Amino acid sequence: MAKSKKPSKATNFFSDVHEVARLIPRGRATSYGAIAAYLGAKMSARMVGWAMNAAHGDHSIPAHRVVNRAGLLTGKHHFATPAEMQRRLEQEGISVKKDKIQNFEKIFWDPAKELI
DNA sequence: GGTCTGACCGGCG
DNA sequence: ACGCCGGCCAGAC
Repeated sequence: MAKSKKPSKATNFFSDVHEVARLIPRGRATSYGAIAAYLGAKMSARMVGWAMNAAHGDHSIPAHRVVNRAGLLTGKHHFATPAEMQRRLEQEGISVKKDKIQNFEKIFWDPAKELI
């Protein structure tokens, strides 16, 4: 029961988001809402994106594999270069057209389904 | 210590 | 069919 509360200020939410994002397999992509729902806060999808902001500097977190539900690279502007996000996705075999992932539902990776 | 914003989502007119 | 608005949680000033 008493799980040792993390002395750290970092909330589990951020850590969780970072961890899930890191579990995203190569060549796949997921949405902020999917991660939020997996964490039990589908209504707080905004925070997921915000958590990604904290992921900056941590190259272990493939934030480029996280897009909005429409498959649009909404957060590409937050990368070192807006083209880097698309380039990374294409490098993994994901087709991106006009900042939008093609066959998004096909490569969609749902943590709640893939992860138990 | 209070206020605002933020890489979203879903519903309504 | 399209556009607008509110809601949610947490961090930063």
